[in-house]
Amino acid sequence: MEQNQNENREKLIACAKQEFLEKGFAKASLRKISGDAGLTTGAVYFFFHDKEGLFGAIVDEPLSRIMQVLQTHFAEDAEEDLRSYQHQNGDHDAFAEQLITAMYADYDALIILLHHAGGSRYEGITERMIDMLDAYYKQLAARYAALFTGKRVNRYMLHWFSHVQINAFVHLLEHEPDSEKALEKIKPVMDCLIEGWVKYILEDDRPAG
Amino acid sequence: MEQNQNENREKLIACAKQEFLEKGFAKASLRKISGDAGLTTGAVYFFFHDKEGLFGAIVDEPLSRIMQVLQTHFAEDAEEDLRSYQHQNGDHDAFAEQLITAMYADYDALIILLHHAGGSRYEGITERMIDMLDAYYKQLAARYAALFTGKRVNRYMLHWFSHVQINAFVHLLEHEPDSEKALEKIKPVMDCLIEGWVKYILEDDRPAG
Amino acid sequence: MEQNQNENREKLIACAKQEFLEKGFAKASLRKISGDAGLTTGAVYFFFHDKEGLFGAIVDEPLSRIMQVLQTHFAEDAEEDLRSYQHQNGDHDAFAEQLITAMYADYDALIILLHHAGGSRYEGITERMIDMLDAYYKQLAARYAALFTGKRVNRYMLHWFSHVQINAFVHLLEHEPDSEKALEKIKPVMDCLIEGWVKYILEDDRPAG
Amino acid sequence: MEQNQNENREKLIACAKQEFLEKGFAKASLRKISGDAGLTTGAVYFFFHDKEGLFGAIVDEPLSRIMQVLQTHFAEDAEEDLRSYQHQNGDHDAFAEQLITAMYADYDALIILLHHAGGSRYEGITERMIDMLDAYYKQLAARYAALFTGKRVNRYMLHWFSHVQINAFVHLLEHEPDSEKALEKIKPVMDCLIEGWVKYILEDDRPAG
DNA sequence: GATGAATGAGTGTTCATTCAT
DNA sequence: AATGAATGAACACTCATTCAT
Repeated sequence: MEQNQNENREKLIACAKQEFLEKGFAKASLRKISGDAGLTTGAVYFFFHDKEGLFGAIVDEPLSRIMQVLQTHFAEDAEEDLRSYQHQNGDHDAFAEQLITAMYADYDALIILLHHAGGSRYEGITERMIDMLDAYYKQLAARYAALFTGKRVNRYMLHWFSHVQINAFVHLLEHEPDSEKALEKIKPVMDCLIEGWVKYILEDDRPAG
Repeated sequence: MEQNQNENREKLIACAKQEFLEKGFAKASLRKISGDAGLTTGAVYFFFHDKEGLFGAIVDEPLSRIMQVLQTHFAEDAEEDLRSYQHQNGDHDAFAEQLITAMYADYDALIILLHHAGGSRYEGITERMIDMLDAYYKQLAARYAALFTGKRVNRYMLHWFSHVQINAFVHLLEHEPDSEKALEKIKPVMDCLIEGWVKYILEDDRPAG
Repeated sequence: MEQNQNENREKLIACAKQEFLEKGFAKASLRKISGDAGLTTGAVYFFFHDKEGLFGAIVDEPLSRIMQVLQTHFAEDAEEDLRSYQHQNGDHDAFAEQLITAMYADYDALIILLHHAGGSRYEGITERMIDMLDAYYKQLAARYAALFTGKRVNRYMLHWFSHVQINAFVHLLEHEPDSEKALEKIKPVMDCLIEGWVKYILEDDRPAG
Repeated sequence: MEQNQNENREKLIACAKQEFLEKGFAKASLRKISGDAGLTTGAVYFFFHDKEGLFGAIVDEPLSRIMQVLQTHFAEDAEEDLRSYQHQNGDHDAFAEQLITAMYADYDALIILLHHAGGSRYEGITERMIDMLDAYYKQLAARYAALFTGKRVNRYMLHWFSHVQINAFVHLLEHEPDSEKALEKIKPVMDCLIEGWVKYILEDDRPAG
């Protein structure tokens, strides 16, 4: 009865998505989920071991798809010519497109991961992504600063740009459910951020007060 | 024993801050809070009527201080000369300073309000602030667009800027506990945002695809 | 400040009547009562010692007024000529009038006593009255039975008549708030009951199955 | 272990009957009930969903048995020849027998329903039955009044007879636990009530003062 | 004469989890 | 593969009552 097994597994996942969207991880009720699926809580424990396992079954794949895109981007980008950073629109566009594709592949799951993970092990995932981006930018910015004398990296601005960049995509996801329109909308945002990054990431190299 | 009365009330508030910071509104336990304060749950109900009342006792004053600053800012700003918007640094600095002062007056309370209000009536307060700012920017941007022909407001960018601006302060609060340093750090952020706003808030007035 | 004392005492009693009427003794809240009176629970304890004391302050006087009427009636009636029991309308009318006057002197209090005493020491007061009446009728019926041969008292009917008679007045109180109209309405009820009593209180004196 | 399942369910119901009899619905403690049954409160929620569900499990079936008898009686009786109403003893006896059978099928449950339902959705069930009977008698009495000139229905007496009739059975249940003896005891009561109804339900058709 | 503070025991209810079957 | 039964700990909240002041 392989079909039946998967059917019930999928039914549980579908109902769980609904419930997690409505109540968030912590307040979601396994009884409600399994009841909606025509099953009992025991079924959840059979398929997913526990509540977090069920959450992971929804959220793990979308998450790793995104992590993949980010890491690939970091690897490629490392070799860029920084003097023309801002003008390599093609690269940035390709990155944005890949990220958006990854994000919109399972829309609900990503909304759940980013906004309804409170209480689960995935809580704070956005911050962890920001930290990854921050680490990458730190090294990029160091190379950038080396091109100028009398300039140094503004650590706070660096982190803030990572924050804003990640959240630009999160914000997009929330406000534009259609992935093609999302791609259009993110363009000026990306342009604005790149321009800002280039201009504001460095500060005069005077001793801090 | 007036002292004693206030002592216990304040003790409850102090322990509640701790608990709300750790667990958030929804998962915070009144028994833990009152136990930590050396009292019983009944004491909470005597002083604050219920869980939300206790939360409000922590969070209401900081919140209204901030609302005050925002509304004052909106009122003043309405008369600005838009042609020199970007260069009126004094105004923006004053606004930032007032806002930061308001925000840092009760640091923990604001962190709780912004990040640990889930389940309370204050949930989504950041979004409500963004909507306020968005409404204000909408009208400002309309006046701005009227100065140019062939340009119109990009609604998405407008909302995104509101989002980023509010979150710039939230981000600051999270990452810089010292209010004076916070004021230094927010400056380039504000500059960057104003420059971006002026440049990216309008788009070419072609019919949308 | 004697005036003030009594004022507050009366205010408490008035608010307590309201609350007992709405919720009954058990579910009534002293906090609600004293709050409505502009006082605190402590005031209740000062004036009435405890919740039952407050209830008693409302209910004791009306109760003893009624007890008085009943006992007087029992005493007088003991000497009646049973052969003309049914036709002494004047006596029955006078009794009904006295009882109704006593009952309607503090309408709300009596409603509370009879219908909202659950949980208090007064719970089952109606049954206690019925038992009093039953005891009286028992002796009356014995004398009545002695007038006939081959007849004996039907104990069950005897008790049932006591029950119905008491409840006739309770029913009246519930359904007719005006004491004059009540007196009119009770007349045919009394006639019917007396007629029934005379006819059904005795049964043939055969050994019971 | 089907036995075990039902065993615990039945044990809960048995202990609940005890507790409801002693304390009434409102003051009964689920913890006491489940404790007495050797279980935890959760078991109550598994079997009965909530406190009212447990109460309903005890009381619903007896109640509907009685409602059935009443409604059947109303339907049949509607065609009676009113001129001989009083003398159709067979009909009244059959009705009384059916009602008593229904009432005594689950003695404790009915006592609980009639006397210990305060706070539950069944509170006031006796009054609702009286109103049903009253509605039925209203139409019966109208047909009866049409047989006489110069007579009209006394609304108060009509309602009072409904009240007394229903309470005759309630009283019986309270005072006679044996159903066969109950049937004997109710007979003179029924006779008395029918005789009274016929004689006192109409009054002279003079304008009311 | 009355308050304000606080208690302690209690309430119904919810939940993730376990486990024999 | 999944159920049905049951747990145990937790929860917010209510209440009559006490008592120093």
